[in-house]
Amino acid sequence: MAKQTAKKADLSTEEKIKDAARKVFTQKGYAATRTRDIAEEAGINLALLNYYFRSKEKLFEIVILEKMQILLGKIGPTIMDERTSIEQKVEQIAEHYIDTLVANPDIPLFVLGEIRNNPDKFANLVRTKTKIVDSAFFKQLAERRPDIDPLHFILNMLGLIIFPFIGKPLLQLITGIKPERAVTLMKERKTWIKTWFLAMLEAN
Amino acid sequence: MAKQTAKKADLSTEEKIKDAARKVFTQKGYAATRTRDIAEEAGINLALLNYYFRSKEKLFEIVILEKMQILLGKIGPTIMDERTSIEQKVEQIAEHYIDTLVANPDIPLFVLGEIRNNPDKFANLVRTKTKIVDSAFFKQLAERRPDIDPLHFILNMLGLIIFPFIGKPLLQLITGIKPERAVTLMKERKTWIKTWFLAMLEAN
DNA sequence: AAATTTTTTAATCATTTGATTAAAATTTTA
DNA sequence: TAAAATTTTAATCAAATGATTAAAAAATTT
Repeated sequence: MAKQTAKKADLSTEEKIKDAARKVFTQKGYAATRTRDIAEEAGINLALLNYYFRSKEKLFEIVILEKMQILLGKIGPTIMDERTSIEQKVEQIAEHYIDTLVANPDIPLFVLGEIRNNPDKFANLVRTKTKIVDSAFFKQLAERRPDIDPLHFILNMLGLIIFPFIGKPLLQLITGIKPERAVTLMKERKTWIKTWFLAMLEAN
Repeated sequence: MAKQTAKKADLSTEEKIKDAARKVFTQKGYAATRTRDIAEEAGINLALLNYYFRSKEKLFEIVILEKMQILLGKIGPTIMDERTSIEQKVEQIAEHYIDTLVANPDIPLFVLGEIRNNPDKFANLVRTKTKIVDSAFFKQLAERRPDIDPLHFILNMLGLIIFPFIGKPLLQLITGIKPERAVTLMKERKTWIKTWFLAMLEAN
C-alpha cells in the first residue's frame, strides 16, 4: 500500500481505466490506441479492461461521449438564449471554450478526427439538427448582416476559438514556440475574440 | 483491356497504388488504414504494394510529404515577400488555400492529426523554424499593431481559412447542410476573409 | 524465338491485438 | 470464520494485419 504511484492509488480500478482511456484515446485516436496501452497507463491487467467495460469499443464510446459533451455542451444553450446580445454570446462562448480547451487541448482534434473516421456513428448522436439555424444567435446575426450567411460568422467564431488548439502542434513545429507561451497566447485571445468578432460583423 | 475500371486503366501500377494510398490515408489516417484497403482501392494484389514501396510506412511517407507540401508550400514564399502589403498577402493566401482545400478538403485534418500522433517524426522535416517570426508579414503586422502579438493574426488568418474544412464534418452533422452548399460557402469566404482580416487588424 | 528480366499472383508467415478463460487472490456476506 | 461473491492474474485464443516467398505470367532483350 505504501508504494502506489501516488495519483491513482485512491481511485477505483474502473476509474483508473477510464482515466487512462481518456488520456490515450484523446492523444492518439481510436485506431492508434492499443488496449494494452490503456492497461499499462492505468497500471492494471489487460483482462480487467474487458471485465469492466466489455470491449475497447464500449470504453471508447464512454470517452468520446464525454468529450463531445465538453466540446458541444455549452454552445447550444448559449446560442439559444433570446435575452443575450450577440456580443454577450460571443464573449460567453469565447471565455468558456478557451478555459475549457486550455485544460483539454486535445479534444477538438480528437473529436473532429473521430467524426471524420465514422460520421454515421455520430449522426444520430448529434440530435442538434436544425437547432443552430433556428437559434437566437442565428437570427440576431441575420438581422445585423442580412447580406452575409450567418453560418460564416459561426465559422469565424469557432475558427478563432478552436483553430489555435488544433494547429498548436504545427505552430510549435514551425515557430518553435514554447508550450507555456502557447497557453499564454490562448488566454490573451479570450479578451480579443469578442472585439475581433464585432469588427468582422461591421466590416465591408 | 476493354474492361478496366476506366479511370485507372491507363495509370501505371505504381501510380495506381499511390493514388489509392493518397485517398485512403488522407481519409482515414495512418493507423486506421489497412494495406489491404489500399490494395483493394487500387485494384491490385497486396504483395505489389510491398514490391513497389517496401512497406506501409514508406508509402505513407511519400503521401504525407506531398500533402504537407500542399498545405505549407505556398505560405512561406508569400509571407517572406517584402514587396507586397499585408492586404495583398492575406488575399493571396486566402485565395490560394481555399481553392486548394476545396479540391483537397481532407488535407488539414489528415496532416494535423498525423503531426499530433508523431510530432518527433516531422520535427526535422519542417525546417521553417524561426522563419515565420522573421518574415516580412510578421514585421508588417508588428508595425501596424505593436500592441498585439503578430502570431494572433497569423492564427486568425489560418483559423478563418482552414477551420471550416476541419469542422465541415461536424458542421454537416449539426446543421444538416448539403456538401454542395458547404463548397459554395467556402468559396464565398475567399472574398470576405481579406475584409474580415483587415477589420480585425483595426479593431479596438 | 529463346533467354532474360520484370511484374503479378496465391499462399503463407510472424506479429500484433482484442478478447476469453480458468484459476488464484481478495473482499464481502452470513 | 466459513462460504459466497467479487476482483485480479496468467495463459491462451482467434482474427487481423504487415510482410515475405516461390512460382507463374508478361514484357523486354538478345
